[in-house]
Amino acid sequence: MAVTIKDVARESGVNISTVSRALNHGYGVNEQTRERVVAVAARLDYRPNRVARGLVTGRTHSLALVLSDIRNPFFAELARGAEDAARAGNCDLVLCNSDLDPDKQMQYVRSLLEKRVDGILMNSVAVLSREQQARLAACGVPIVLLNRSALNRAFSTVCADNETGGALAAKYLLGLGHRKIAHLTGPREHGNLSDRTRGFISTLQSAKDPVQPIVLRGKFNFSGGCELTKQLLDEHPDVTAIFAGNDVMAFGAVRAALDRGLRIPEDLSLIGFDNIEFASVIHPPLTTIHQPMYEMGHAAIEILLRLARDKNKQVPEHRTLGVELIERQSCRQLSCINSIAVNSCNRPASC
Amino acid sequence: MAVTIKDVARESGVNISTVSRALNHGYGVNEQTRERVVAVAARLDYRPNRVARGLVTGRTHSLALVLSDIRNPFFAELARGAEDAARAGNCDLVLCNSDLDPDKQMQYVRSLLEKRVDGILMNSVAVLSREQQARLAACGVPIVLLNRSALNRAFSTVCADNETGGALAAKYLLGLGHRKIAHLTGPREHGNLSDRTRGFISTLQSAKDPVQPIVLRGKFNFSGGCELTKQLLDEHPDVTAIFAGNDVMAFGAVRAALDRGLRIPEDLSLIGFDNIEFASVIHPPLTTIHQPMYEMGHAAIEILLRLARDKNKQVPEHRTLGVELIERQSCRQLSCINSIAVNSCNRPASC
DNA sequence: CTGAAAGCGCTAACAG
DNA sequence: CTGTTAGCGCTTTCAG
Repeated sequence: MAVTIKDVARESGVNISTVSRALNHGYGVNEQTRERVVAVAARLDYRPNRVARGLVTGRTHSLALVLSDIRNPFFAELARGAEDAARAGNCDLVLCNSDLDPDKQMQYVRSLLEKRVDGILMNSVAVLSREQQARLAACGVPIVLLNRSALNRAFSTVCADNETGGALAAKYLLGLGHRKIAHLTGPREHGNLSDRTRGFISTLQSAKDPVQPIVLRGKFNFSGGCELTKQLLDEHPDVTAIFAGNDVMAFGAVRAALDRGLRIPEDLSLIGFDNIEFASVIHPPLTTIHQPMYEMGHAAIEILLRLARDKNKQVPEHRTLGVELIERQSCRQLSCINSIAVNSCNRPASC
Repeated sequence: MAVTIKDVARESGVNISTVSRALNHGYGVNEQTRERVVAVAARLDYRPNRVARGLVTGRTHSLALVLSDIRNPFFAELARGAEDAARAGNCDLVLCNSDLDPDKQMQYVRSLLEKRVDGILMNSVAVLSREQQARLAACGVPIVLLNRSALNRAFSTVCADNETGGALAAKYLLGLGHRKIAHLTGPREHGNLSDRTRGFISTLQSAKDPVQPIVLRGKFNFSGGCELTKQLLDEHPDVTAIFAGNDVMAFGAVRAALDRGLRIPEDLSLIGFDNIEFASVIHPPLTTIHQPMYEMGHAAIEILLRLARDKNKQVPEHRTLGVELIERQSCRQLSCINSIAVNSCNRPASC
């Protein structure tokens, strides 16, 4: 059996409450006895039982992270930021993979509530019904969502400035002289993606010489990017640039372009979104919009910690983090005039 | 305040122990009362407090996963397997990023023990001192290690058959006719990597026409792969094939080769290890040894669950999972004779 | 089949 | 400054 506070008390000749005080904060206890208790605790290798402590204090010092799939590098980065912040706040992090399945998601939440976690960071509740969202909001535990939820401002939120990100991509492609532009993205319901789409389209349309992009929607993963690109190249062989809703779709686009014998950026310019690690590793290195994923996870947990601390003032907090264009080598200047000067690709542009 | 078992008892006119029985297993309680209790619990939206339960049962239904960094796709895959297995066993998973820092690692373990997790899955204790390992082994909580620990058979272990993997790589390169072969890997202390190295070298040496590979050691990440490859190309410009200790190093090798104006596989064949997702995405798609990461995480948690169940028979279990060569397009046949037949690369070999 | 009671290990008033 | 006491919410004997 593990050594308990009683053992330490007996061994150091004091009452258990004195041990508790000595080990927890130290005030209201004689310096001599405190030292003695600490020494005995160390000698016995005493490990306070946090479960028992949690039962009386009502705080478990556990936070939860519910996301779709940790294998998505985006979420891995986010998880790391979250875990670091949790650790800094002396909490640990329970990982839950929901696969965006609403039932699985609610099941996780139920289980987490029973475990009495101090707060939950959720990837997305966009897929939840109105009623499920209401239940979440009323569950009594602070929740931070990872994208702006138009439906329910009861939750705190953290998100990247997706709309500005879309706008940055549009400005960049316009600046390079592109006019036949396509955008590959996911379903309309996906809040983050549609914000990007909105910023992208509105910027293209409000240019001095307005451009109407071709928008294709499908699965927002590798194979989706691949398929949509093939479809695009079939229907619109004259496009010169693609804005993919995320980097993984962009990777799919690279693959599709290769399969069709097209070179990037010589024959087709490509810009992604997210700036996941492998964006810089693939060939050609992908120009993309950097989303501060680590910082988002970190910020979300910080909000959660604050919310968990002051159980009373539960005013939701909303934070939007800035994005940034990372210029690599997957886009080229369209007009031949100064292509060599601008195009930073090793290989000369083929025009 | 949350609704407790007392509320349910009062509301259904029975004693709390009856509620407990009715909700937990149901035997030893009248069917009528059971139904009534269940109905009341549902109506009140009663959520049993698992913390209180854990205090009396001694089991928290929490497991922990200590790894170096979740952002490494290898560990993300592993974590997913672990989480799925934990969920299937009705446990949840606490995520800890140790960065392979021994102190951080021990700090995590200490914290997890205080939280009374039912078991710990650890990435590696290779970096721990003898004394730290001994303390771990005696901590009273089941621990499964993710690679074979030569030092201490007190732990259960799960690992891939790294040695066979190295041998597969060697056979493959020999079969393609390579003779000037290099191997890039990490420090000798890294158990997994050195097993791969051993299998690789011994197979090369025991060929009918023995080959002595050039072995370079350095950081086992992207930049390490990059730097080692540059060094290699400087010192041995005549190498025709590289076996990288892991895929991320192989990616670094790709980058270095490109920087030197070499094409893969035309000028240099490359084989990796791990088969992380992006191995199939980069250009050229990387031939590599598949390590069943998801299954390893899954298997490790299954062992942990079993160990947590029978607190008495704590006999450690060791499982080695098979690896497999995934042939893609980063290696080519050396002799010109049948290069087109064997080399599956889109582009014809340049000889 | 059900209730009463003890207690898991700890914290936090409240006395002294 | 220290000890006594009353729980936190639940499970689990032990009686009835």
